[in-house]
Amino acid sequence: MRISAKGRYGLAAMSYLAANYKNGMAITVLHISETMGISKIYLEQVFSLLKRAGLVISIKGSQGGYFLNREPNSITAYDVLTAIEIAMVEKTDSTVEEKQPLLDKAMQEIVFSRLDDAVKSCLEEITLEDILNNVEKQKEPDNLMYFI
Amino acid sequence: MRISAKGRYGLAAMSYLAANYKNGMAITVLHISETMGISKIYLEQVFSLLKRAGLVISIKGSQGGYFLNREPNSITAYDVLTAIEIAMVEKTDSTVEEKQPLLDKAMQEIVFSRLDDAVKSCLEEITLEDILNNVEKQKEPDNLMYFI
DNA sequence: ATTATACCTACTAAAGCAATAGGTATTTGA
DNA sequence: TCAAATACCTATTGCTTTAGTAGGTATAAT
Repeated sequence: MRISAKGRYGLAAMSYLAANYKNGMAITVLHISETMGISKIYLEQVFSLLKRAGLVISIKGSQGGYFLNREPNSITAYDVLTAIEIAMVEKTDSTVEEKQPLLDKAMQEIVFSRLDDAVKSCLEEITLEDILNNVEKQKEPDNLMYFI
Repeated sequence: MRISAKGRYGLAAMSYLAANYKNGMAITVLHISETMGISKIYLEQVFSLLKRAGLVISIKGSQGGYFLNREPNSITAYDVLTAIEIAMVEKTDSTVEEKQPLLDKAMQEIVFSRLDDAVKSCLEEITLEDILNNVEKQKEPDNLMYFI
């Protein structure tokens, strides 16, 4: 059970767009790929998914690029990751289903559905803004830690 | 992000052992593989992992087999799945880490650590007994649904 | 001694993931 | 109007993981 590189790249790229949300400039894939050290061509594919999900807006042509379609505090980690991964907790079609349908159904209901819900509600409570805030917090050397 | 077939097989097999926990008989891999419709040789590998994790006890030789090492209500879905999958929320080593260490750290702390915790606490609350109870519930056609 | 089992290591095939390649379409600006 | 910069598209390659197979050895019961 893992978050793919694509998922990480997507989150990182969206965070970067979020950090530049206010100045209203379009950010290019090339720029992000260089800043992050990610392959440009691969990152393009990630943006294709983000766009399809309506999370970003694109401008073609010279001086074009991407920006967020919504405010950073209204885009969640769940939004980003579901745009990129096929599903959060994915089904493998199990052989068990055929011979032990009751058990298979029980596992689905008691384990996998609940897991799916837990993952969803966890990730839905995390916004791009939360990520940025943490980055800023790390930048301050004179933070609350001093008082402990 | 998916639960592998191995994970499902493991949960199903452990549930089967749980269902036969009281009669104290050793259950063979062959028996489970036939009951569930799973490849025997593959299921053996699953049991190897379950044994390594101390979740089952084995008896070699003729009339041998497996049984649970603890009571069904004290073995959780988390126990079983972590015994089989490498980790619940697995890290991919990201390129982002090198060029954007603060962002990478923020993502880890704000997203992935929390996700890991959420998955863990969800699965830790589910026992084999819970799964069996649901199977039994499905068997009763005269259940509480009638009163709704 | 035979049979039934756990247990072990190596191998194969298929699927999914990460990354690359080589374009076309569109917009800006010189 | 042309060149540059960009998004956007499809196909391909190589790698890693997963699912499943093969062929054994060790051990215990009958």
